[in-house]
Amino acid sequence: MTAPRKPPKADPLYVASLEKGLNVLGAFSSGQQFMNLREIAEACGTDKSTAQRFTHTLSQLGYLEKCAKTKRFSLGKRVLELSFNYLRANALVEAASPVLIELQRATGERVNLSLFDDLSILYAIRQSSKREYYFSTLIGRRMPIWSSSGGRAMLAALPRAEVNDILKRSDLKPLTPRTIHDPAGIRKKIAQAQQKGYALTVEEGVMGEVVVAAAIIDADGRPAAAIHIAGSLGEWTAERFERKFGPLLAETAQRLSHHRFANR
Amino acid sequence: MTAPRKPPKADPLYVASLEKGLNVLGAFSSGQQFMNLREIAEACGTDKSTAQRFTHTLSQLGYLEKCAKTKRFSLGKRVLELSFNYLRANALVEAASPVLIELQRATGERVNLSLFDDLSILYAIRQSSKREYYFSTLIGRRMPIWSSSGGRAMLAALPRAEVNDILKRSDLKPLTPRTIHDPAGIRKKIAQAQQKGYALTVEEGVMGEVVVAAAIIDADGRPAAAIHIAGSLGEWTAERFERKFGPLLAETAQRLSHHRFANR
DNA sequence: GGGCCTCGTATTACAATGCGATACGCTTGA
DNA sequence: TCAAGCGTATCGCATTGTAATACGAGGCCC
Repeated sequence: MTAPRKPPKADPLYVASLEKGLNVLGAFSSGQQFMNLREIAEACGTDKSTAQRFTHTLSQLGYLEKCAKTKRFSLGKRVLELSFNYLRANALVEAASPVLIELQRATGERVNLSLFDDLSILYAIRQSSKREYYFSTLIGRRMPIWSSSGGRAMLAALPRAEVNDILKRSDLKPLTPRTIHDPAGIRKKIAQAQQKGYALTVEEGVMGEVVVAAAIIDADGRPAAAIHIAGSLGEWTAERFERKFGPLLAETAQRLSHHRFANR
Repeated sequence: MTAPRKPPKADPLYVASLEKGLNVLGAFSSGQQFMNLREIAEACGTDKSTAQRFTHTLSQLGYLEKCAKTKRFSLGKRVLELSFNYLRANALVEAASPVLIELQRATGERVNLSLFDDLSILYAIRQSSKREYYFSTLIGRRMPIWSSSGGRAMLAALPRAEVNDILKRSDLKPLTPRTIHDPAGIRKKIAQAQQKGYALTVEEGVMGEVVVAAAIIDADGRPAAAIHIAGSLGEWTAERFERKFGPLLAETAQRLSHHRFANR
C-alpha cells in the first residue's frame, strides 16, 4: 500500500537522492498528519541525519510544512498543485468531467472516474451531492483493481494473459466478508463484465454499497479508465440498481472510448 | 505562477538534487501534458543530461510516465496519491467536507474551500452540481490572495502589517477588466470584509461571476481557510447574491473556526 | 525538584554519487 | 541524401550528499 512501484537496481542514471526525498513524502501514506524526525526516518528506513536533510529541503520547497511549535512535519499544500497540473493537462479526464457531472445529476447517485494503473485503480473525479464517507470524496485514492467494479470492467478489456499476470502479482485479500477473492470467482466476474459491457459488485468494497462500472477504452484498444455509479442497498436492490444504471453506464463509457485522449 | 517558493541559498543541509528532481515535476505547471527531454531541460534551466537522469528516476518511481512511442513524458498518476495523503490527513478539510456538501445542496450554487498559503489561496474542496468551466472543478489550483474573495476574507483576519507585507510582495496584475488591483482599493475591500464578516467580489476573477467568501480562523486566531459561494450574474444581481448568501456563509465559517484542526 | 531520556539542531571529514561533456544511432523532414 | 534534432549510453572528475558525532533544550518520571 505504501510503494506500488519497485525501487530499481544500481543504474548509472538513477538519482538515489531524489528517491529518498520522495520516500519522505511517501511516509505520509500511513495517514498520519504529523510526524517527527525519528518517525520519518523509521518509515523511510534511513537514519535521522538523512531525514533531517530531506525534511529540511522539502520544507523549503513547500512540499512539507513544519509546525513552529511542535517541530513536526506534515505534507505541504504544494503537493495539491501537482495534482492540479496532472488533471488540468489530462485530456481524458477533461473530456469525462462534464459527462460525469451530467451523469450525477441524472442519477442522483455518486459517480466516479477511476484510472487504470497496473494493480490499482486510482480515483480522478468524484461527483456526489450526498453526504459521504470522507474517503469516498477524495481523489488520488488507490483501490485494488481485482476487487473494484471499475477495475474488473477494465480487466475485461485486457488479454487473458495480462489478466493472469495482474492477478498473480496482486494481493487477493478481501476487503469485506462479501469480497469475491478467489481467482476463479474473480475471473467469472470479469467474464460477466465482458459479456454485459459493465461490471457489478455488491458489498465487495464497502458493506451496504452496490457499484456498477464500465471501462473507457483508448485509441489503442486498451482500458484507460472506468466510470462508476455507487448506490446504497438501503435504497436499492442490486438487481434494480444494475438494470437501471448498467446499460446507461456502458453506453456512456462507449461514447468516451476510442479517442486520442489518453496516450501519445 | 510557476514557483511560489524561493530557491534557497547554499546551506549544508540542502539537498540540491531533490530540488532539481522536483523542478522537473514543476515544469508541468506550464499546462502541457507531454514534454520531451529538451523542453524539460529548458523549463528547468538545466542541460539535457540532468533532465535525462531525473526523468529516468521519476519515471521508475511513477511520478512521471513515458510514452513508449513518442518517448515524451507526462506527470504520473502517483502525484494524485500525494494529494490524497494530504487531504485524508487534514482535519480541517475533513471537518469542512460535510458542511460544504450541505451548503452546496442548500444553495444549489458552486461552493469551494480554499486554503491560505502566503500570497495564494489554493482550492482543496470544490462542490458543484452544474456543468462548469473545467478549471473551476479542480483542486490544487492557486489564485492570488489579494484578488480572490476568499483571499480577501482571510486577509481581513490578519494584522495590518502582515497584509501590507503580502500586498508588497504580490504581483497586482488584474485578472479581468473589473479586478480591483490598486492597493488602496484592495485595502478598502478588506476593510469591508472585516466589517461584514464576509467578502464580495463581482467579476474580479472571471467575467460574469459573483463570489462571496468567509474565512475560517484557527485556534491561534489566524486565517487557515475560506469557504466560497460562486454564482452567475446571469441568474443573480450582486446585491441579491450578497444578501442571500453573505450572512449564511459568515455564520458557517464561524462554526468551523477556532478548532484545533489546522495546526499542531 | 533533580536527573535522565529523547528530541531537534549544527558541524565535519570523507568518498560515494551525482555531474555534464561527449559520442552514438535513430528518426524526421528538407 | 544529408543535416538537424532527438533519445540513449559512457566515463573521469570533484562536487555534493553522507552519516557519525556532539550540543542544548525540553519533558517526564521517579
